[in-house]
Amino acid sequence: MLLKPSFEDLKKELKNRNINLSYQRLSVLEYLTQNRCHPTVDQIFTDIHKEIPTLSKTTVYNTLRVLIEAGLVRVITIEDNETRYDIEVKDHGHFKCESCGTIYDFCINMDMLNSGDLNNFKINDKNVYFKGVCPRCLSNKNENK
Amino acid sequence: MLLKPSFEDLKKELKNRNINLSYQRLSVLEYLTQNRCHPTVDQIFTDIHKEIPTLSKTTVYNTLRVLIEAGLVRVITIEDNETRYDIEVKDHGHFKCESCGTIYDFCINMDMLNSGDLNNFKINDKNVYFKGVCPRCLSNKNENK
DNA sequence: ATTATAATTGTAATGATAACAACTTTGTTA
DNA sequence: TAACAAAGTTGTTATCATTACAATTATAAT
Repeated sequence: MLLKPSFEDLKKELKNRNINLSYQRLSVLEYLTQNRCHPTVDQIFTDIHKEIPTLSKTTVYNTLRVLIEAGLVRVITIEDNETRYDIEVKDHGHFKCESCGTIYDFCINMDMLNSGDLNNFKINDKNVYFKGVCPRCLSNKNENK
Repeated sequence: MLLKPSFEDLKKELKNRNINLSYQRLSVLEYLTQNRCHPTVDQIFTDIHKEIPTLSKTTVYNTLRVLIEAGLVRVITIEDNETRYDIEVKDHGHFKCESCGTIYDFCINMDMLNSGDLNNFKINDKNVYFKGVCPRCLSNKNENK
Protein backbone atom coordinates (compact mmCIF):
# COMPACT_ATOMS: atom_id res chain seq x y z
CA MET A 1 0.00 0.00 0.00
CA LEU A 2 1.26 3.40 -0.94
CA LEU A 3 1.86 6.16 1.54
CA LYS A 4 -0.75 8.48 0.11
CA PRO A 5 -2.75 6.49 -2.40
CA SER A 6 -4.55 8.55 -5.05
CA PHE A 7 -8.10 7.98 -6.18
CA GLU A 8 -6.78 6.32 -9.33
CA ASP A 9 -4.51 3.99 -7.36
CA LEU A 10 -7.46 2.91 -5.26
CA LYS A 11 -9.72 2.35 -8.26
CA LYS A 12 -7.11 0.02 -9.73
CA GLU A 13 -6.78 -1.74 -6.41
CA LEU A 14 -10.52 -2.40 -6.30
CA LYS A 15 -10.54 -3.69 -9.87
CA ASN A 16 -7.73 -6.07 -9.03
CA ARG A 17 -9.86 -7.49 -6.26
CA ASN A 18 -12.94 -7.83 -8.48
CA ILE A 19 -14.92 -5.34 -6.44
CA ASN A 20 -17.62 -3.54 -8.39
CA LEU A 21 -16.93 0.12 -8.98
CA SER A 22 -20.45 1.42 -8.54
CA TYR A 23 -21.21 5.12 -8.65
CA GLN A 24 -21.82 5.20 -4.89
CA ARG A 25 -18.70 3.26 -4.00
CA LEU A 26 -16.51 5.44 -6.16
CA SER A 27 -18.07 8.47 -4.60
CA VAL A 28 -17.31 7.29 -1.06
CA LEU A 29 -13.81 6.33 -2.07
CA GLU A 30 -13.19 9.67 -3.73
CA TYR A 31 -14.54 11.45 -0.66
CA LEU A 32 -12.11 9.60 1.58
CA THR A 33 -9.13 10.40 -0.61
CA GLN A 34 -10.05 14.08 -0.59
CA ASN A 35 -11.03 14.29 3.08
CA ARG A 36 -8.26 12.72 5.05
CA CYS A 37 -9.65 14.11 8.26
CA HIS A 38 -10.92 10.78 9.67
CA PRO A 39 -14.61 11.50 9.03
CA THR A 40 -17.51 9.77 10.73
CA VAL A 41 -20.22 7.95 8.81
CA ASP A 42 -22.46 10.90 9.37
CA GLN A 43 -19.99 13.37 7.90
CA ILE A 44 -19.42 11.15 4.88
CA PHE A 45 -23.13 10.62 4.34
CA THR A 46 -24.15 14.24 4.83
CA ASP A 47 -21.49 15.59 2.48
CA ILE A 48 -21.99 13.09 -0.34
CA HIS A 49 -25.74 13.32 0.04
CA LYS A 50 -25.53 16.90 -1.20
CA GLU A 51 -24.14 15.61 -4.50
CA ILE A 52 -26.16 12.38 -4.67
CA PRO A 53 -29.52 13.03 -3.03
CA THR A 54 -30.62 9.42 -3.53
CA LEU A 55 -27.70 8.07 -1.52
CA SER A 56 -28.71 5.91 1.41
CA LYS A 57 -26.85 5.76 4.68
CA THR A 58 -27.01 1.99 4.55
CA THR A 59 -25.00 2.18 1.34
CA VAL A 60 -22.35 4.21 3.10
CA TYR A 61 -22.12 1.56 5.82
CA ASN A 62 -22.06 -1.24 3.23
CA THR A 63 -19.42 0.48 1.15
CA LEU A 64 -17.22 1.14 4.13
CA ARG A 65 -17.44 -2.52 5.11
CA VAL A 66 -16.41 -3.56 1.61
CA LEU A 67 -13.51 -1.13 1.59
CA ILE A 68 -12.39 -2.24 5.03
CA GLU A 69 -12.47 -5.90 4.02
CA ALA A 70 -10.43 -5.00 0.96
CA GLY A 71 -7.91 -3.37 3.27
CA LEU A 72 -8.28 0.05 1.66
CA VAL A 73 -9.93 1.72 4.62
CA ARG A 74 -9.10 1.59 8.29
CA VAL A 75 -11.42 2.03 11.27
CA ILE A 76 -10.42 4.44 13.98
CA THR A 77 -12.07 3.98 17.36
CA ILE A 78 -10.39 6.43 19.67
CA GLU A 79 -13.69 7.18 21.35
CA ASP A 80 -16.28 4.49 21.83
CA ASN A 81 -19.13 6.64 20.60
CA GLU A 82 -17.63 7.95 17.37
CA THR A 83 -16.31 5.52 14.81
CA ARG A 84 -14.15 7.16 12.19
CA TYR A 85 -12.77 6.03 8.87
CA ASP A 86 -9.53 6.63 7.13
CA ILE A 87 -7.93 5.72 3.82
CA GLU A 88 -5.41 3.10 4.82
CA VAL A 89 -1.91 4.51 4.87
CA LYS A 90 1.38 3.34 6.22
CA ASP A 91 1.76 2.91 9.98
CA HIS A 92 0.99 6.06 11.87
CA GLY A 93 -0.51 7.09 15.17
CA HIS A 94 -3.58 9.21 15.87
CA PHE A 95 -3.76 12.04 18.35
CA LYS A 96 -7.15 13.39 19.37
CA CYS A 97 -7.33 16.85 20.88
CA GLU A 98 -9.73 16.70 23.83
CA SER A 99 -10.41 20.40 23.46
CA CYS A 100 -11.27 20.89 19.77
CA GLY A 101 -11.80 17.27 18.75
CA THR A 102 -9.39 17.39 15.83
CA ILE A 103 -7.57 14.18 15.05
CA TYR A 104 -3.93 14.53 14.02
CA ASP A 105 -1.78 11.90 12.36
CA PHE A 106 1.73 11.44 13.59
CA CYS A 107 4.66 9.34 12.45
CA ILE A 108 5.55 6.32 14.43
CA ASN A 109 7.72 3.29 13.98
CA MET A 110 5.40 0.43 14.84
CA ASP A 111 8.29 -2.01 14.85
CA MET A 112 9.55 -0.29 17.96
CA LEU A 113 6.46 -1.60 19.68
CA ASN A 114 7.24 -5.26 19.32
CA SER A 115 7.13 -6.63 22.82
CA GLY A 116 8.58 -9.95 23.86
CA ASP A 117 5.20 -10.67 25.41
CA LEU A 118 3.75 -11.20 21.95
CA ASN A 119 6.40 -13.54 20.57
CA ASN A 120 3.97 -16.30 19.65
CA PHE A 121 1.10 -14.07 18.60
CA LYS A 122 0.09 -13.40 15.02
CA ILE A 123 -0.29 -9.64 14.78
CA ASN A 124 -2.60 -8.37 12.03
CA ASP A 125 -3.25 -4.81 13.07
CA LYS A 126 -1.58 -2.16 15.21
CA ASN A 127 -3.24 0.98 16.50
CA VAL A 128 -1.78 3.80 18.54
CA TYR A 129 -4.14 6.40 19.96
CA PHE A 130 -3.08 9.39 22.01
CA LYS A 131 -5.25 12.01 23.65
CA GLY A 132 -4.43 15.43 24.97
CA VAL A 133 -4.44 19.04 23.84
CA CYS A 134 -3.11 20.30 20.53
CA PRO A 135 -0.77 23.31 20.25
CA ARG A 136 -3.49 25.58 18.86
CA CYS A 137 -5.80 24.91 21.82
CA LEU A 138 -2.89 25.24 24.24
CA SER A 139 -2.06 28.71 22.97
CA ASN A 140 -5.73 29.75 22.92
CA LYS A 141 -5.95 28.78 26.56
CA ASN A 142 -2.98 30.97 27.41
CA GLU A 143 -4.47 33.93 25.56
CA ASN A 144 -7.66 33.68 27.55
CA LYS A 145 -5.85 33.98 30.84
CA MET B 1 -0.62 4.83 40.58
CA LEU B 2 0.61 1.42 41.58
CA LEU B 3 1.29 -1.36 39.14
CA LYS B 4 -1.40 -3.68 40.49
CA PRO B 5 -3.47 -1.67 42.95
CA SER B 6 -5.35 -3.71 45.53
CA PHE B 7 -8.91 -3.16 46.59
CA GLU B 8 -7.64 -1.48 49.77
CA ASP B 9 -5.34 0.83 47.83
CA LEU B 10 -8.23 1.90 45.68
CA LYS B 11 -10.56 2.47 48.61
CA LYS B 12 -7.99 4.81 50.14
CA GLU B 13 -7.58 6.57 46.82
CA LEU B 14 -11.33 7.22 46.62
CA LYS B 15 -11.42 8.50 50.18
CA ASN B 16 -8.59 10.88 49.39
CA ARG B 17 -10.64 12.28 46.57
CA ASN B 18 -13.77 12.63 48.71
CA ILE B 19 -15.72 10.16 46.64
CA ASN B 20 -18.45 8.37 48.55
CA LEU B 21 -17.80 4.71 49.15
CA SER B 22 -21.30 3.41 48.61
CA TYR B 23 -22.04 -0.29 48.71
CA GLN B 24 -22.56 -0.38 44.95
CA ARG B 25 -19.43 1.57 44.13
CA LEU B 26 -17.28 -0.60 46.35
CA SER B 27 -18.81 -3.63 44.76
CA VAL B 28 -17.96 -2.46 41.23
CA LEU B 29 -14.48 -1.49 42.35
CA GLU B 30 -13.90 -4.86 44.00
CA TYR B 31 -15.19 -6.62 40.92
CA LEU B 32 -12.70 -4.79 38.73
CA THR B 33 -9.76 -5.58 41.00
CA GLN B 34 -10.68 -9.26 40.97
CA ASN B 35 -11.59 -9.49 37.29
CA ARG B 36 -8.77 -7.95 35.37
CA CYS B 37 -10.10 -9.33 32.12
CA HIS B 38 -11.30 -6.02 30.69
CA PRO B 39 -15.01 -6.69 31.24
CA THR B 40 -17.86 -4.94 29.44
CA VAL B 41 -20.62 -3.10 31.30
CA ASP B 42 -22.84 -6.06 30.67
CA GLN B 43 -20.42 -8.53 32.23
CA ILE B 44 -19.91 -6.30 35.24
CA PHE B 45 -23.64 -5.77 35.69
CA THR B 46 -24.64 -9.40 35.18
CA ASP B 47 -22.07 -10.75 37.62
CA ILE B 48 -22.64 -8.24 40.40
CA HIS B 49 -26.37 -8.48 39.93
CA LYS B 50 -26.19 -12.06 41.17
CA GLU B 51 -24.91 -10.77 44.51
CA ILE B 52 -26.91 -7.55 44.61
CA PRO B 53 -30.23 -8.19 42.86
CA THR B 54 -31.32 -4.58 43.32
CA LEU B 55 -28.35 -3.23 41.40
CA SER B 56 -29.27 -1.06 38.44
CA LYS B 57 -27.35 -0.90 35.22
CA THR B 58 -27.50 2.88 35.39
CA THR B 59 -25.56 2.67 38.63
CA VAL B 60 -22.88 0.64 36.92
CA TYR B 61 -22.59 3.29 34.22
CA ASN B 62 -22.59 6.08 36.80
CA THR B 63 -20.03 4.34 38.97
CA LEU B 64 -17.73 3.68 36.04
CA ARG B 65 -17.92 7.33 35.05
CA VAL B 66 -17.00 8.39 38.57
CA LEU B 67 -14.10 5.95 38.68
CA ILE B 68 -12.88 7.04 35.25
CA GLU B 69 -13.00 10.70 36.25
CA ALA B 70 -11.03 9.82 39.36
CA GLY B 71 -8.45 8.18 37.12
CA LEU B 72 -8.85 4.76 38.73
CA VAL B 73 -10.43 3.10 35.74
CA ARG B 74 -9.49 3.20 32.09
CA VAL B 75 -11.71 2.76 29.04
CA ILE B 76 -10.64 0.33 26.36
CA THR B 77 -12.17 0.80 22.94
CA ILE B 78 -10.47 -1.67 20.67
CA GLU B 79 -13.71 -2.41 18.90
CA ASP B 80 -16.28 0.31 18.39
CA ASN B 81 -19.19 -1.81 19.55
CA GLU B 82 -17.78 -3.15 22.78
CA THR B 83 -16.52 -0.72 25.38
CA ARG B 84 -14.44 -2.37 28.07
CA TYR B 85 -13.17 -1.21 31.43
CA ASP B 86 -9.97 -1.84 33.26
CA ILE B 87 -8.46 -0.91 36.59
CA GLU B 88 -5.87 1.68 35.64
CA VAL B 89 -2.40 0.20 35.69
CA LYS B 90 0.94 1.33 34.43
CA ASP B 91 1.48 1.73 30.70
CA HIS B 92 0.72 -1.42 28.79
CA GLY B 93 -0.71 -2.41 25.46
CA HIS B 94 -3.79 -4.49 24.67
CA PHE B 95 -3.94 -7.35 22.20
CA LYS B 96 -7.30 -8.66 21.08
CA CYS B 97 -7.51 -12.12 19.57
CA GLU B 98 -9.81 -11.94 16.55
CA SER B 99 -10.55 -15.63 16.92
CA CYS B 100 -11.54 -16.09 20.58
CA GLY B 101 -12.04 -12.47 21.58
CA THR B 102 -9.70 -12.61 24.56
CA ILE B 103 -7.85 -9.43 25.39
CA TYR B 104 -4.27 -9.82 26.52
CA ASP B 105 -2.12 -7.22 28.24
CA PHE B 106 1.43 -6.79 27.09
CA CYS B 107 4.34 -4.73 28.31
CA ILE B 108 5.31 -1.71 26.36
CA ASN B 109 7.52 1.27 26.87
CA MET B 110 5.28 4.17 25.98
CA ASP B 111 8.20 6.56 26.01
CA MET B 112 9.52 4.80 22.94
CA LEU B 113 6.47 6.16 21.15
CA ASN B 114 7.33 9.79 21.53
CA SER B 115 7.30 11.16 18.05
CA GLY B 116 8.83 14.46 17.04
CA ASP B 117 5.52 15.25 15.40
CA LEU B 118 3.96 15.79 18.82
CA ASN B 119 6.61 18.10 20.25
CA ASN B 120 4.20 20.88 21.11
CA PHE B 121 1.27 18.70 22.09
CA LYS B 122 0.15 18.05 25.66
CA ILE B 123 -0.29 14.28 25.87
CA ASN B 124 -2.69 13.04 28.54
CA ASP B 125 -3.35 9.48 27.50
CA LYS B 126 -1.66 6.83 25.39
CA ASN B 127 -3.32 3.71 24.05
CA VAL B 128 -1.84 0.87 22.05
CA TYR B 129 -4.21 -1.70 20.56
CA PHE B 130 -3.12 -4.71 18.54
CA LYS B 131 -5.29 -7.31 16.84
CA GLY B 132 -4.47 -10.75 15.57
CA VAL B 133 -4.55 -14.35 16.70
CA CYS B 134 -3.34 -15.62 20.04
CA PRO B 135 -1.05 -18.66 20.43
CA ARG B 136 -3.84 -20.90 21.69
CA CYS B 137 -6.05 -20.19 18.69
CA LEU B 138 -3.07 -20.56 16.36
CA SER B 139 -2.34 -24.06 17.64
CA ASN B 140 -6.01 -25.05 17.56
CA LYS B 141 -6.11 -24.06 13.92
CA ASN B 142 -3.17 -26.30 13.11
CA GLU B 143 -4.73 -29.25 14.92
CA ASN B 144 -7.89 -28.97 12.86
CA LYS B 145 -6.03 -29.29 9.57
C1' DA C 1 -31.60 -9.71 -25.07
C1' DT C 2 -32.24 -12.41 -21.14
C1' DT C 3 -31.15 -14.01 -16.99
C1' DA C 4 -28.58 -14.25 -12.77
C1' DT C 5 -26.02 -11.84 -9.57
C1' DA C 6 -24.90 -8.01 -6.97
C1' DA C 7 -25.82 -3.33 -5.16
C1' DT C 8 -28.86 0.11 -3.43
C1' DT C 9 -32.61 1.84 -0.93
C1' DG C 10 -35.82 2.82 2.94
C1' DT C 11 -37.83 1.05 6.80
C1' DA C 12 -37.83 -1.34 10.87
C1' DA C 13 -35.26 -3.73 14.59
C1' DT C 14 -31.58 -3.90 17.84
C1' DG C 15 -28.69 -2.67 21.45
C1' DA C 16 -25.69 0.38 24.08
C1' DT C 17 -25.71 4.50 26.51
C1' DA C 18 -27.70 8.77 28.52
C1' DA C 19 -31.49 11.62 30.53
C1' DC C 20 -34.66 11.98 33.87
C1' DA C 21 -37.59 12.00 37.91
C1' DA C 22 -38.82 9.48 42.00
C1' DC C 23 -37.05 7.31 45.79
C1' DT C 24 -33.49 5.95 49.20
C1' DT C 25 -29.43 6.39 51.62
C1' DT C 26 -25.90 8.97 53.77
C1' DG C 27 -23.84 12.75 56.21
C1' DT C 28 -24.39 16.91 58.93
C1' DT C 29 -26.09 19.99 62.15
C1' DA C 30 -28.45 21.04 66.06
C1' DT D 1 -31.32 11.38 68.28
C1' DA D 2 -34.18 14.07 64.97
C1' DA D 3 -34.45 16.72 60.93
C1' DC D 4 -32.64 18.34 56.92
C1' DA D 5 -29.77 18.64 52.83
C1' DA D 6 -26.93 16.50 49.66
C1' DA D 7 -25.65 12.68 47.18
C1' DG D 8 -26.49 8.10 45.26
C1' DT D 9 -29.56 4.62 43.32
C1' DT D 10 -33.20 2.91 40.66
C1' DG D 11 -36.30 1.96 36.74
C1' DT D 12 -38.20 3.89 32.89
C1' DT D 13 -37.91 6.26 28.83
C1' DA D 14 -35.37 8.51 25.09
C1' DT D 15 -31.70 8.72 21.88
C1' DC D 16 -28.57 7.44 18.60
C1' DA D 17 -25.50 4.47 15.83
C1' DT D 18 -25.56 0.39 13.53
C1' DT D 19 -27.60 -3.76 11.44
C1' DA D 20 -31.22 -6.71 9.33
C1' DC D 21 -34.24 -7.21 5.90
C1' DA D 22 -37.08 -7.20 1.82
C1' DA D 23 -38.14 -4.75 -2.34
C1' DT D 24 -36.25 -2.45 -6.10
C1' DT D 25 -32.68 -1.25 -9.34
C1' DA D 26 -28.37 -1.76 -11.67
C1' DT D 27 -24.67 -4.55 -13.42
C1' DA D 28 -22.42 -8.54 -15.50
C1' DA D 29 -22.44 -12.77 -18.09
C1' DT D 30 -24.02 -15.92 -21.33
